[in-house]
Amino acid sequence: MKTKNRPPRRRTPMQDAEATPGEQTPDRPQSGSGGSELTKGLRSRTARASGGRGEVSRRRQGSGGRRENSVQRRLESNERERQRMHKLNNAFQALREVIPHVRADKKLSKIETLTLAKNYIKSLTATILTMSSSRLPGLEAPGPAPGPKLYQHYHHQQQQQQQQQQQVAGAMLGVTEDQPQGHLQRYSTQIHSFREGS
DNA sequence: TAGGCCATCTGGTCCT
DNA sequence: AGGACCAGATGGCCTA
Repeated sequence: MKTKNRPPRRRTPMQDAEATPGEQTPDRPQSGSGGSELTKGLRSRTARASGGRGEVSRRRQGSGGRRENSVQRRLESNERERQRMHKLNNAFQALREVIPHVRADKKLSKIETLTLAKNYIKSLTATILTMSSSRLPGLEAPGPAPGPKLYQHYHHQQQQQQQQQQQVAGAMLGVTEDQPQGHLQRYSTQIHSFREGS
């Protein structure tokens, strides 16, 4: 429902520190992203528990060299984490580009991307099964084409899913899970619901 | 302005 | 031991 054409994020205090190692930026206002203001009142559970890199841990640190080493390792860890998240986001973007959806003008959120992808895969699988079964009237009869194997695999998974759904609730997905039309209908409905911003 | 989404930092845990 | 992964916390940006 949102357009995410955001400008690049400002450099965080930690990124500044990374660019100029050893240089402190104490006067920087709280401009960066969340986690960098460790000395502020409420911190994350872990930071609250340990003091993070705030005054307490600083006092606990021994020599300055050890502290610098620790800070350096943390900066390197942050950078790796950033790269990891960037790769994850690239994968999300690649996924967005192969999922057909209606809102071409607006970027799908991550949860929308995953949900649509799941249902798109389901609908494609169901379509393949429909096509292969029309060529092979006896679904149970094994054939040279991958269709029946795929069907058996798919059907087995569907049975397991149905059992789980019945155990949990089963109400939301209905009882026509095996029918391709059900998948396609649900996928189409979902696309339109996303378009309407629900 | 509230709420959704996101990027980033961070410490803990798992894995190689 | 070090890197990858994870989840919580936080603040910024955007839209309704």
